[in-house]
Amino acid sequence: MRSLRPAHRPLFSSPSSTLLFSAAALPPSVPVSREESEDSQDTPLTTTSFTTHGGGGRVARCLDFPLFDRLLKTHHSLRPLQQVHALLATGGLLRHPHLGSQLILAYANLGFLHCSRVVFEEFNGSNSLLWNTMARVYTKNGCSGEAVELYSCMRRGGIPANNYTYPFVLKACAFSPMVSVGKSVHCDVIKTGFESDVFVEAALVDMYSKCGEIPHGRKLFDGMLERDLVSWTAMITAYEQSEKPKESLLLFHQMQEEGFVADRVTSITVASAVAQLGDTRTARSLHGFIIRNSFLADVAVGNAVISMFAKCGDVKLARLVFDAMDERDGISWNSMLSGYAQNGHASEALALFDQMLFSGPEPNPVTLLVVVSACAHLGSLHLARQLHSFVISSNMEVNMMLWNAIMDMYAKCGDLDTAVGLFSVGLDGRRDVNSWNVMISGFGMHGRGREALKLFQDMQEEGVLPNHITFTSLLSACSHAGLIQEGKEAFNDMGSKFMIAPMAKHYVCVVDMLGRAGRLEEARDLIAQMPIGPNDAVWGALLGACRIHGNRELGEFAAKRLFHLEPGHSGYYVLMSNVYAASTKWDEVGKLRDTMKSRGLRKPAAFSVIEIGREVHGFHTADLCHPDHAEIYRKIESLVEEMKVAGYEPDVACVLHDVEEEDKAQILNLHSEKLAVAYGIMKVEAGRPIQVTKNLRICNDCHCAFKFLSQICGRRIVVRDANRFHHFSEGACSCRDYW
DNA sequence: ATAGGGTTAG
Repeated sequence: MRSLRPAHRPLFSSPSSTLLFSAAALPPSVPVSREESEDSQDTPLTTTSFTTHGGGGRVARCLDFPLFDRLLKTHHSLRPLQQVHALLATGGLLRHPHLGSQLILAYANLGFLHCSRVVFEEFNGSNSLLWNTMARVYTKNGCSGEAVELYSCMRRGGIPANNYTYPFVLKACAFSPMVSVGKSVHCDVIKTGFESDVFVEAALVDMYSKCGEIPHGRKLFDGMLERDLVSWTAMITAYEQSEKPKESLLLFHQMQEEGFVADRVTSITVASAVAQLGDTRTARSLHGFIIRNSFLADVAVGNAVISMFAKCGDVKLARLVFDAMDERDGISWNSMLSGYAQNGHASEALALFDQMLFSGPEPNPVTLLVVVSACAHLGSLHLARQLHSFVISSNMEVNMMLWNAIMDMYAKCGDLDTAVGLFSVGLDGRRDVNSWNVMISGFGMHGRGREALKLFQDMQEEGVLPNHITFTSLLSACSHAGLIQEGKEAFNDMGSKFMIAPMAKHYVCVVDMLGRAGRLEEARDLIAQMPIGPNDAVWGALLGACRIHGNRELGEFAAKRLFHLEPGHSGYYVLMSNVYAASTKWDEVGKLRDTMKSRGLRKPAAFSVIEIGREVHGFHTADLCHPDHAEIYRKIESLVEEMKVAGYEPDVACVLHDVEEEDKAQILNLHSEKLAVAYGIMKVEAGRPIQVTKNLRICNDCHCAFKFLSQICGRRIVVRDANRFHHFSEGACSCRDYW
């Protein structure tokens, strides 16, 4: 416990000449005589010393209360403030609680809490104002422990706590959080009779909620005789923060029924609740309310609305709000950027980031985190390197999260070596679980399952405890590499050794792993044994396996459940129609196509991207938009002829339409990934690898063709598809045709 | 002379 007696060492080593007479910031009218201050040269500047020395009185006649009040209310830097402090002390005016409190606040505003504390101790009175101010300062600066300690000193010293004291202390308990302290403060509140003060009650409700005891807070809230907007908002926020958006909105409506009108703060909280709910209609109606009350002029409200729309999937509206803002801060930009990223609009995010660099605020680590993950999604290695060097040159403080995101970005943009390099260096030599997770999943998506397993072992040897994400990455790595036995062991260890209950996503990986390996019955049985009910992704994994192995019956079994669980997900219809097409059930293919049409669903268009230098070239199937398309098509034809000589045969089974065989071969040649790779062969410097990113799964025929091409052209071809990377080299693929 | 509720991120 820190002593509350006056500090033995004064704040200033020599209170006389140096400080008082270099007082450039003091108004010229302030008369201070040299003799006055030299009187006190050898005496520490404490309240006691100046009450015994008569000299202070003469100064006090000149330096009166209103002057200091004004002086303290103007913004100072530390030096002038110290001079004001010295003058106050010499004048004995520090004993005036109001001025003491102002001085404490002034120091705190400059971030010099220890100076605030010195003032407080110099004062050393029993006036609650000073104690309250000190507690307020601690709380505001996140020093909850000190605030609570001060409060307990207050109690022991018999200083009466009042209706102002409790909110400060309770806020400190809420911040840290300290329930047991909070509860004892609650007892004091009752003992001292402040339990029906609206301010104190709101603080109590907030404290309990932030300590995770929402029912307790709710009980208090329900028992309140008088509630105001703040207490309602505290309770609404409690539900919002604990991810119970429905309860939050219910309370919001009840509040409105009782005649309260939400203000800006309430709107922000409610917007966040709506964002969690993800319902566009509710979002629009709240937006209307906010507009009617002209709250959008407030940047924070605008920011909350942007992220609300973004989380409801309505990026266009989010952008509209963003564009309409008079004033934007860093959060506005970050919210919009992450809105794009969350909704898969990676290139929009990157374009907006460009604009931010040009005309917006300085990007911070959160900005980069969002942009880096957008780049990872996009798969542009060129951009990845630009972003990385931006981070390095900007001197921003790189945290572990951003560091991990950068490694992930490199892995997803095809440069696993750089990711490994970063990982082995670590961020100031440090790594966390997620660093390991990123690398395990990185190796996994590049088909290097053994190395993923090795990392998993290393991680345990270093004493890093794996989490559920680790196992998702590891199981998916096993699945991609066909390491069935190892995958099954990992899945078993997860529950028994690491006490992590398998979640749906883990089952998805294992079903995928078994299914890919052709063990369809085993996969089906695993689903049947799931303690948690199977979700759509689990059935989707099974259906995907049925597509690979042409199992129509089991496919229908899975599809039936999928169409029921996720009737609006086009991918599942496409998968099932692939199964039908493979067994030439063209009438069934047609029926599924009609179902999709009637539900307004469309198969996402295939799209492949290749970067050449700073240029990005995108291709759709049979694309005629590219300026060089004629040349590209001629190139493909000549390449196909060369490949045929080497033994390539078009895999017409990949064409999922019922057309003539000759046409099928034509269609195959126009696949987006072939266009992109052919263009790469034309334009990328000889010997350099060709890297293509496709939004869907690579097709079988293209996969086969690229193996031949890598041989014929003597260069590496890297394709990132929707699932993983394929590295083609010398006639073989890194996936060893297991994908 | 002093107070309670707030937005972005894996």
